[in-house]
Formats: sequence, C-alpha cells, structure tokens
Amino acid sequence: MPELIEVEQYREALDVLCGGTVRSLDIADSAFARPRGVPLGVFDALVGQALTATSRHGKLLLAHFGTDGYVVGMRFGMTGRLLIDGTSPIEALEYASRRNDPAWDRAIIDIGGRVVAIRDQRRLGSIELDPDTRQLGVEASAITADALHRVCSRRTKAIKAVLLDQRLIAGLGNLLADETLWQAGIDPRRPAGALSEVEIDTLASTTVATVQTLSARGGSHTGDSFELRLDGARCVLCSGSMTHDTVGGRSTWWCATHQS
DNA sequence: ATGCCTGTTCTACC
DNA sequence: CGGTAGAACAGGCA
Repeated sequence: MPELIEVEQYREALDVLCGGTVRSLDIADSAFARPRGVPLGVFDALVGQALTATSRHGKLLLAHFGTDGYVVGMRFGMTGRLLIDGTSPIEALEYASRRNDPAWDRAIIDIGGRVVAIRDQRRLGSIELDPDTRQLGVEASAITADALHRVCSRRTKAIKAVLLDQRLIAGLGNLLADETLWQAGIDPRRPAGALSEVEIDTLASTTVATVQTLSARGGSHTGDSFELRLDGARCVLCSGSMTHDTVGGRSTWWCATHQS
C-alpha cells in the first residue's frame, strides 16, 4: 500500500471533513467491498451520519460515524489513493501508473458536499463496514522492545516475514521493512526467535525512528536504501554488495556485508 | 514479451 | 498449532 506513512497522510486529509454529514455513498465495484459477498446495501446505513473522527491502525484507515458507532475501514492495496474533491495528499505512488483516471474510483462518499474517493487502479484495496481490528497486531510506528520481543519470541520464521505479518505488527510494508532491517544491520532471513535481546531493542527503536524519519521526508520510498534496490548496487553504509532474493514471499534487498 | 511491483487472502502441503 | 510456497486478484511499466 501505501504503507502506514501514506495511510496516515490520507487520514489527515480525511480528518478535515469531521463534522460533515454523509449525503451519499457509492461503491462502484461490488468486488471492492469486504467481506466478500457483503450486500452493498449495508453501507446505506451511513447516509445521514456525521463523520465524528478518523483513526488508523497499521495500514487500515478508519472513519468513525454518528453516535451508533459505525466505522468504515479503508484499505488501499498496492495502488490505492484517497482523493478529496479530486486532489490527494499523494499525487503519484511508486510502482503505480502516473495516469490518474477517475474511472479507477472504487468508492465515493459525499461528506457535507466534499467528495471523498478511493482511487485504486489495481483494485487490490477494499472498503468494509465495521472491520475487525482485533486481527491486527501492534502498531508499528510506536512499537516497543517488549512488544517486539513478544512477537518474535520462539518464532521460527524470518524476521522480515514477522515485520510484514499484519496480524503480528500492523503498518509495515515491503519498503519500510527492508529499510528498517538495513538500518538495524539485521539479515532479513534470520529466524525471529534467534534475535538477541540487544538486536530486538535495536530493531524496535530503529522501526520507530525509520517511520518517523520517512514520514518527515514524505513517504515509504524515501529511505536511504531505496536507491539501492537494483542489481550491482553498493551499500552506502559500508560499500558491501546489495543482495536480492525472496524473503517472506516478498522481493527483498539487503546488504550482504553489514546485515548479519 | 516477459517479469516486476509500497498488498491481502486463499489453498495445498509439510 | 507453525510455517512455506504458489496462486489469485489486477494492470501498467521497463
């Protein structure tokens, strides 16, 4: 997605509309709604409800409506953007088309006359009424060493796979995970449970710092290792050679020298 | 033309 | 229970 940094930008844009009332809600593509097969009519309950607050859990953007506790969850897949009156806090996503076609608007909500749209070329995002946030793990942007220790403890799968598992840690995507491990000097293939206490401490604080730094820079693609994601690249920290393989099911780049 | 891509979810299998 | 691999979803770009 849009990783948590981008979704937070979407949340801030949406938050401006708090106080407005839903005039209409249109989901253009029924396949975009979750859970699969849910009748689109359930979303009609939102019409007439006021947007009271916005929040975010990992990559899930939550819009809270009315006094009855309606919550709309929005996911943005690989190429989803949030637009308000046709403009988005993120004009173009890495790895997405530079085209910007209104035909890709999968859900449109009129809140107090302002038009909120989820524009998603690839349709890997979704919208859901009252999503179950208990399925999501600890928020990555504020993860503590204790929380990371609990998540890694006795787990045999690769640390990169743990960082990406939204049920364990919510918010990190492929770029943030690679950048964090690169900054922390940890090999993405290491079994999570084999990390030392010191490495867990380092990884937790590096995760928080990386999210903070890249947020200030403006996106998940602004990490110091992002430009090293190509064959033959040399690590800018130690001049070791960058390695590319699949880890945790995702394309992974790391420094063969200083990440151990 | 083939492979690749900031994601999630499902099945099959060990 | 834990974990892995592959496919599916989908579409544009190098």
